Amino acid sequence: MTDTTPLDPRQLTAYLALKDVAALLEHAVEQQLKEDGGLTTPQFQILATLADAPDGRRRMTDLADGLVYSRSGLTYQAAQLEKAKLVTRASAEDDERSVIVTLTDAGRAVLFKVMPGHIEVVRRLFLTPLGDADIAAITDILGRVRAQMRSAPPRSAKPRRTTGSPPQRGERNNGR
Amino acid sequence: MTDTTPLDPRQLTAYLALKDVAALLEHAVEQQLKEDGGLTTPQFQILATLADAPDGRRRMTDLADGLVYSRSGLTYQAAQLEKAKLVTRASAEDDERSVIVTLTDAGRAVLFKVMPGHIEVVRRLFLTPLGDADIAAITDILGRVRAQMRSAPPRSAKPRRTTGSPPQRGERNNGR
DNA sequence: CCTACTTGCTTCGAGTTCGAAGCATGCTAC
DNA sequence: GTAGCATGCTTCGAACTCGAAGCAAGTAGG
Repeated sequence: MTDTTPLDPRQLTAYLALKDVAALLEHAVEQQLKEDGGLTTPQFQILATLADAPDGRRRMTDLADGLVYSRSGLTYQAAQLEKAKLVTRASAEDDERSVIVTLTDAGRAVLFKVMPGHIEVVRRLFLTPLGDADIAAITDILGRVRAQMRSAPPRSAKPRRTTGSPPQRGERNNGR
Repeated sequence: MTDTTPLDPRQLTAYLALKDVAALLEHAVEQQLKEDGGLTTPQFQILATLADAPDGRRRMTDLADGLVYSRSGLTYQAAQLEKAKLVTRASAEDDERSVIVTLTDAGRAVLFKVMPGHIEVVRRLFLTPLGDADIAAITDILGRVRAQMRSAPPRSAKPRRTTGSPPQRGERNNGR
């Protein structure tokens, strides 16, 4: 039986601080992206991921692996980006099922237009009060947490409802 | 990342680690709340905020101040919660405009049902790999960041829109 | 008490999200 | 080969989100 006694106040405080900072930062970034480039956060993430790739191209699946989002959401946003000419979609030659998304020049341009503001926000809100030691500490600690999350079992089999046992999907996502 | 302007790699890494951890944690919590109590994150936040209040009652406005959400979203979720009998709504006696939301016994029960799992998730994913010193470091560092965010100017004067200048709302806060 | 403004909440429409179901294509083993 | 399963993406419906507009109830000033 896992421990379910209440969290001690210090742990709780740390947890709340994390949530708080993440929420505020996310909100600010979202705002900035919309103002500077008419992008939503997911769209920005897609474009940025593409820009990282060798030729600005990636399969939908590979894109999905780097994002924290549902598959269908990705399809939707890819369609939006295509409509806006920031991206093209074409099926792969070696595998008809795969769709290759490619960053267009316009897409790259939007990204360039948006990046400075993005960096400015991150710096202003997040980095300003931090020294090198803080940065190192954050990276170390959160790095460990991240590793933990990726390895932790997905909150195990629930006895609960469903009569038969549906094959339990893998519980998804994320990588990066 | 295709950076056009710097953010040295270490800073970037720290930033990405934060986003990553926050996203993964949020996702896991969301999952847990749904499984254990059929709640969404916003609903849980509302119930938890109410549970904190003296008599389990709060005005809509006061609730809103503690959450990171739009006003209309709050109305929507309050309606959902009322439909599920976890909460009641009634207009205040002293001010007909105000709506007082009150936690019902059923609401409190759901909250109790859900809390252990919530705590278990936070502990398993977030706290496990952290020692006291780490907790203290996180709290200190993120606390400073949070203070910075709350004091930083809201990304400058985005000059006018149409007529008059809309008086800049307070910009988030959050609390609990 | 009228007019005009403010405050508190809800309604509305548009856009976005998710998970389940659908549909091809590709693969493997008999 | 070819049946049966796996893989990759899209479509679908329902739910949730936001900001703008709407509507009462309260507050001032004359």
